[in-house]
Amino acid sequence: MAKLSERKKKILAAVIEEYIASAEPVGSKLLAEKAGLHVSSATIRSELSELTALGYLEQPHTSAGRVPTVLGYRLYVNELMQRPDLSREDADRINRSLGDPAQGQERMLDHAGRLAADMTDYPALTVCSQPPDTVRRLDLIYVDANTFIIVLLLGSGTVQNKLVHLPFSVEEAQLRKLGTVANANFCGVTEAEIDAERIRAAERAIDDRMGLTAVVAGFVIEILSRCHCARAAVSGGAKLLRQPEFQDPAKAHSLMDYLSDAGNLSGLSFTDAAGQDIRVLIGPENIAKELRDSSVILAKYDAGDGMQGLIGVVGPTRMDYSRVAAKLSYIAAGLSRALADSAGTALPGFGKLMLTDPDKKPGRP
Amino acid sequence: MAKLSERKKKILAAVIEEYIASAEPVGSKLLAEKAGLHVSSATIRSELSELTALGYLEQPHTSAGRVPTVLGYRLYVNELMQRPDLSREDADRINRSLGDPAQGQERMLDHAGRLAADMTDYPALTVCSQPPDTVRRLDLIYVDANTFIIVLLLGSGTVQNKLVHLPFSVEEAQLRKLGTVANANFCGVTEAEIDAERIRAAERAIDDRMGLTAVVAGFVIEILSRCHCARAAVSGGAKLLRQPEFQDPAKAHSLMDYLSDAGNLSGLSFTDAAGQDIRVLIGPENIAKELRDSSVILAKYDAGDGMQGLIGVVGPTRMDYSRVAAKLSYIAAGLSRALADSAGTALPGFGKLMLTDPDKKPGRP
DNA sequence: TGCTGGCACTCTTTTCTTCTGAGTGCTAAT
DNA sequence: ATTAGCACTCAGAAGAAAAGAGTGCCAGCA
Repeated sequence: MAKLSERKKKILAAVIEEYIASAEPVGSKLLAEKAGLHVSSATIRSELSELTALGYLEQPHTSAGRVPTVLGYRLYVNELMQRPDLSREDADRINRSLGDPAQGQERMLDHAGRLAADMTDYPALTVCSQPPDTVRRLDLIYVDANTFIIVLLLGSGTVQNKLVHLPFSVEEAQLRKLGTVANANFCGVTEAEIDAERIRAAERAIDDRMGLTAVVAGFVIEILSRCHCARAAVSGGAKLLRQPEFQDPAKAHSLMDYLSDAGNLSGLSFTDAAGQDIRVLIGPENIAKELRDSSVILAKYDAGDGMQGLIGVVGPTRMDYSRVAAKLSYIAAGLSRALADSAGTALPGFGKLMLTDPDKKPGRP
Repeated sequence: MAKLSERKKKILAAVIEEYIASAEPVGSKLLAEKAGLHVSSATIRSELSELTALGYLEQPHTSAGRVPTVLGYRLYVNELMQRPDLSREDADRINRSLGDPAQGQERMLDHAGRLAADMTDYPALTVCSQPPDTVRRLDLIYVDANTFIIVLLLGSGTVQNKLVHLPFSVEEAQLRKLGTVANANFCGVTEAEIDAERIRAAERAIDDRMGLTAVVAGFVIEILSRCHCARAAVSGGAKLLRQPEFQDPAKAHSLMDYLSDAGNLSGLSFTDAAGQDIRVLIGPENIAKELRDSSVILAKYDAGDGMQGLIGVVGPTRMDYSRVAAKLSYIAAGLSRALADSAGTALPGFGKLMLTDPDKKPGRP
């Protein structure tokens, strides 16, 4: 790929920025006035025609202005565009919005997604991958003769539980034994390692003839398998309809349908964001055919404990890459920070209580 | 409101059904052929013009066919339409889809919502109100010196938990004491009753100077307050775009935006479904202005323990009321059944295990 | 050699006009 | 009461013409 002259670059950038703003093919005259280089429209015309020959621009039809190609966008994103600084208000808004860490990870992600959608005016998606988890510790709480609770503390620090009703009765002592054995057998191992073999071993160890061990094992397996698949969510899907390229309901429908199935996103987008902090996928660079006419911008965030996730937006290829990238990376950073805070936070719930009764605040002296 | 002749009713019903199917104004000629009464189009024309005068129909313009008014739809829904029986496949599909109760309430609702959206081709909404809940039992699980888990068993049977990290250390014995006191003070009471007074009393009882009691209380309050507000969700929002009345992106956008904010729905729709099993809100009968041009059909379901919820769909006023009502009420019934099952189910997790290893199945002989 | 103004040409978009057809309301006859 | 017939209305389709935006190319100028 031959190096472009400075002027060509400047013109290309101007075309793209203009097109992003107006959604209409850009002509030489407009560029001559706006692009800041003091040459005539004829000169620009010849430059445009060369850029077109090189594949960075194209014409919808002979007598129309130029529109960026995917190659053009790519060059723009890689080399030409400069990330603008966030405005004071935007930065404030993000900080304020992600400021309160006392909400739990899921809510937080949801919140960040909405924020991203609102601030960029594109639908936002959040993906949170989880590495295969293990049980760190398992407790059985006796409720009554027919009922107990299983509580799992996972390696990642989250806690899961389930209330179990039995069609027969169990004694507390028996449950305690079960708990010990289950801890010994099901902790620290991956989902795959909990096989029938292991379960039977545990069963024999406490002479369990009623399948209690299997219940516990079943729950452990269910939880481990649920955790390790990535969770994805989309907010603000309706925002697509604002974009001129989605005025055609059929197009909008197909993309929105695709987005509304969270499963589609969880797998796909994650592998795409290998190295960088922010990743831009333009049009056909997307693997999913539903996204071939759109672009996706993804920012990586850190969810603590080595877990990481993505927050991003989907829009037409004519997307305001620089603005969105700036906002997303700021949001991702904020999210990482907030999640780190919330994981290590001491005395959660404190804030809320003080709110209820600020004067007589309980707590340490 | 004067009683309509049988023939007028038949014609009105025919107009509405035809309009529902075609989305286009219905003319006298078509009716003469299809409506099954053996009269000429001229006769029908005069009937139509009377129905128009009575306010059941209207004309978009002089030389167009007739379109139902809200009044017309209302009469149709109240008196004219007959709920068709579900086709065998549809009934099967619903039963199969809601058959597996081992998923947890939230997933189940979500699942039912998707099902409703898929089967009706309109966006579906689910609302689940919860009566104020109380803690039935509270456990604190000691993990290590700086960490413990709070487990709440609620009156409704759900279990909630939280992992707490402390900036100082606690002994196991101390935690046990705390558990006892917390059980004594925070169980069986509503959120409002857990005030600073009560918390301080508990604190004094175990000489808690580190605010541990407050942490536990904070969590209890958080959970109780979270449970008691209704949860709402929408699935298949994109399906709106298939309806001709939402070809205009602006219209679609405003409604979809409204729907995507779950808060809007939770409050509103619930109060509307007082008596009946199924409730139809046509156009301006909706309170929310965003729904004034649309209709909502709601079916009530029973979530066990006196809790109840709504499942419904949103669509244009030109909605296939009878078909949708039939499906929704079947789904609602199935959902009630499934939720009842899942609450009382014995040995959850069993099925899964057997699937993994059908030969060497563990369990009771 | 690089830039510019000028000009003919192309093609979309807009606007205006005309035409068509579905559907009505009325009337007179059965 | 019902029907056939007929004149009338009006939205939407189809077509023609005009407008406009932008290009490519060329000849002249620094």
